[in-house]
Amino acid sequence: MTDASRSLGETTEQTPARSAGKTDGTVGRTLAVLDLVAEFGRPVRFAELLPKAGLPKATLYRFLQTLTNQGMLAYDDERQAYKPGLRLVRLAHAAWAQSSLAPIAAGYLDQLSQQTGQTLHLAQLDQGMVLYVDKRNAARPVEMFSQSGKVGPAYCTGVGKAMLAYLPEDALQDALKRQSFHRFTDTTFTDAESLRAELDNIRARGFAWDNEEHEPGIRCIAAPILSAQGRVLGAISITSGQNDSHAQLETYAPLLKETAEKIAKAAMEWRFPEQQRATETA
Amino acid sequence: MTDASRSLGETTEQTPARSAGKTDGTVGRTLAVLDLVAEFGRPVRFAELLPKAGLPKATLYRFLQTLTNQGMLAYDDERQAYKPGLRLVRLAHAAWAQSSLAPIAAGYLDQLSQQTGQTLHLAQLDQGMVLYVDKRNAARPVEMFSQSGKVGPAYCTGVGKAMLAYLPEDALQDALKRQSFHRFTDTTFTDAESLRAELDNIRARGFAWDNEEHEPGIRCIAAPILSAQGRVLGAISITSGQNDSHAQLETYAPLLKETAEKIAKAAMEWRFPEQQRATETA
DNA sequence: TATTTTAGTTTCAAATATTGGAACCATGTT
DNA sequence: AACATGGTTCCAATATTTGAAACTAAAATA
Repeated sequence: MTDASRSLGETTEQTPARSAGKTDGTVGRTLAVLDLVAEFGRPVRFAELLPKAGLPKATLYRFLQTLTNQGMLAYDDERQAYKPGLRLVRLAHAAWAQSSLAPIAAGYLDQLSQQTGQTLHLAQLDQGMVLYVDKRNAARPVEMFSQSGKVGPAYCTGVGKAMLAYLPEDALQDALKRQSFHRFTDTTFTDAESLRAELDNIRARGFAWDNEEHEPGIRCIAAPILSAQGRVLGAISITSGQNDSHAQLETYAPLLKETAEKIAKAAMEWRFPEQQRATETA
Repeated sequence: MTDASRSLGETTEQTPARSAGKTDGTVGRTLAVLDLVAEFGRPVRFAELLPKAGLPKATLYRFLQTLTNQGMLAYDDERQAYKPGLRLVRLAHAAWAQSSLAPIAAGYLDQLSQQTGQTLHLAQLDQGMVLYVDKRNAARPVEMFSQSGKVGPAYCTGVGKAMLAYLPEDALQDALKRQSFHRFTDTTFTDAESLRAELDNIRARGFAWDNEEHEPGIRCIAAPILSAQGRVLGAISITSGQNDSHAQLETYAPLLKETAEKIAKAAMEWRFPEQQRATETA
């Protein structure tokens, strides 16, 4: 455990540096298959995985077998296909509760939700991608997991750019390398150079815009959540309904930044939690 | 892939039969460590894990290393402790969306929530435990992940007993073996014998009661979600506020059963989903 | 400050699990 | 009936895992 990186309250969240190249033996190779299955977003058949996995038939077969035995995958008999298993849901509960900003930020998001009535997102950086860890909807009660856990591109979302803007140079380089720079709309930044210029603007302004760069008609403002030492912990955003103007969104900027700072402060104070919830049920 | 078991639309969700005894080699042993860390519910230090893991020092050390490299765990520098990593949240998103009943049941839960105004739970069976996959709160907007992904005992919860009651004998035996039968309250069933009698009653009645068996003051009624072939897919429950009487809850029974049947029907029809969501963001 | 303990990390040869080409089986197709 | 295609099993070669023990770092004690 040499070098460090991102995450909640100065946490060493993995070393993405070595994730390229290093396979971590059998375990790493098996988990890569798990990712592969998850990426499909639907049950996948053996034959579909085989070319993408880059593994010999017998090896892929054994890995899928193992993962299924372990409940990390589930096998759908009817479709004869593999899909991510429920064990992951159980494990993720613990991850979300302990390694994400969501539990800390929840109260502040509620507050901001009431104040603005707009759609809110809380995100963190994971492997150069934006990982949404919580959300408040404009209208009705929150859709759950369907949002939390979702990933998106960093280079063309408000929260993504807000976080990239405050990354130290080495981490930024690593993150930039992982961006696909696919052109979603005609305002999308499509190369590292122009994105870097944008990041300068973001730092100057203290918050980021998403100017329909990912989806037409979708704009938002986003602010980074920074630790006392300036480390990037995450970001929050306010997304406009179709009708809200750019100017309208801009009026939220102070409130947004203020909320981000409150969350940052709360995250820093989150020392020695001690509390151990009982298994409440029904 | 010989024998089959539980889950959504006749899915083979893992083979718990062999999970005892079988280790699935390095991968299985490593994932066991992941579970161990997750179970703690807080960041854990190496030394705390060592006795519980039952592995040689060097081996445990390497496993933790690998898991951290892989983002399945995160290492907290300050506390010098391991906790579940964000990669799990990403993976679980896929699992929840594809392998749980939640997306299918969501609409029906919303409806039931409106009709009753009560707290609702949607659960599935995983490794003999109750895994909550969705929830509707009585009052305010849903707390997210904090509920979904949570696990609880099967033998003393409404949803748990509702599911156990409809398990085929072999699966039931396996599940019973996994119950701790800890006495939470004085109505808790504390052995397999009396629980089996209770399960008979549940089958006769078509739904289950939780009569403060897990937590004092908490009662609920629960109905199983059964496939056309009678396989247990999951269960839903309505939990009473403190003030609601037993009789009051009972009036919901028909509605509850009806909803469970609707969900079952929807789950069975859920063939060839095709739909592939874009990476909506903000 | 010196000494001991505890906690965590690295080494290395032996033991073992992993590997993957190839054979095989089952199902569906022409 | 012959032939694909998709999936499963075998097995010897080999790379990986294994864990006792040595080691280092940091903390507790003297």
